[in-house]
Amino acid sequence: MTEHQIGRRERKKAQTRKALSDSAVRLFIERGYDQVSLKDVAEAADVAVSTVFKHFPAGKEALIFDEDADREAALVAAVRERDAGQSILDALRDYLIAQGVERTAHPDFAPFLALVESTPALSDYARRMWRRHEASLAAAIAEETGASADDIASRALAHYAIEALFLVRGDGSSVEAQINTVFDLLRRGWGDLGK
Amino acid sequence: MTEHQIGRRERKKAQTRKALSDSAVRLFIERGYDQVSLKDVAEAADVAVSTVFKHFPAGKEALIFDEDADREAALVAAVRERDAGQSILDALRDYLIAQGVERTAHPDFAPFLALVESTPALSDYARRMWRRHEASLAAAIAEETGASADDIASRALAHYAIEALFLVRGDGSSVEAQINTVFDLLRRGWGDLGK
DNA sequence: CCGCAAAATGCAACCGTTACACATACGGGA
DNA sequence: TCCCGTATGTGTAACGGTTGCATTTTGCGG
Repeated sequence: MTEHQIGRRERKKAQTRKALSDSAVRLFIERGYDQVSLKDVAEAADVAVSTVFKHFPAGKEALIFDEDADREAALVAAVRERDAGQSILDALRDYLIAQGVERTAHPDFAPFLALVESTPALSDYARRMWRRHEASLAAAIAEETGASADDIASRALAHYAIEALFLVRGDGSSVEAQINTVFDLLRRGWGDLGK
Repeated sequence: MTEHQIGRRERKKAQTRKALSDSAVRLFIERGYDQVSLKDVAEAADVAVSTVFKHFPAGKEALIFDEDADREAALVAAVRERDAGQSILDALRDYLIAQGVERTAHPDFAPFLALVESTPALSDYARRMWRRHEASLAAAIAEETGASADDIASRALAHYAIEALFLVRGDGSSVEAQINTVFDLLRRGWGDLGK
């Protein structure tokens, strides 16, 4: 059996991938997303354009969203492995607040967030990334509450909870306060769910 | 003063536009959205590819969404000119139910709806069309309730109400019943709004 | 050292989109 | 009626994103 010792090979692969992602983020922030071509990114990372698609088959937008891997697992886990006595809704709220705060905490992320929010192609892509996991979350909620798999209340909660992340705006109160406000409203409707 | 008598000119323009839209719908349903190129549509309508962009600068997806014109006005009007004594939320619900039922009523629309729902590019586009009016709706709600223009509860309601349209699924109960279920949940949180 | 497979390359082609210069046909005023 | 301005349509060239493929390079294991 082949032990997965990481050799020069996989190291270089990860290295190339990181060079591409870093170059893309830097160039996008510098010149703006639409003003940077894949050729530019490839040259900045000193690889061929074809290589970009080998590493990021999802396309140009995916270049700067590297951490999508286990979002779905974490999302479902937040519901399934919530503290005893905590409602599904509160577990989701805490998870989403943690997600939202995590970004605004590191001040290095500010230009990155500004880039994503000011580029429709990127914010739409981010939305799609989250929505891809919506069905799994809805299924988890439905199962936890004993509802049928396509229960519309479960699907609505899954959708509305995730979309809460995109409702927060920089102006006004903090991320945590805004998410709390939304979930306070949601709780009145869905409060019964999950104990 | 030039009375806007419709002459041969505008008639031919509308004719070309309709030929394009009809050809697109037919071809997309026949072969699938991704298997039809703009060249195919242009040839089916017997025009040049350039002409397609003269009529539909928004691009390929817009070819089959011709009725976007006054959606925003209708949406805002549903809130602003609601019956006395009716809450904002109920007015929105009634409007959205009417929208949802209108489509499923005509059985001719069935393949069209199936096309949109089975093509990510199209359902995303439909979503974006609605979301484009979300800010106006949120502003109207905020003004009606006396909240500040960027009130997050108003923005959340505007967003969640519109998204209710995309939560309904063909299986299970009727469109009306599903939207009612969602709005019954929302009403517990936002019921105070708008009297 | 050799050969296999992964990684990277270069190339060609397609599609959606934009820009532009050109043709055509309609409409309104002289 | 004629003519001119202009809305509409055409053709072409170019660009960027994307895919496929044939080829070369490179690390890995025997």
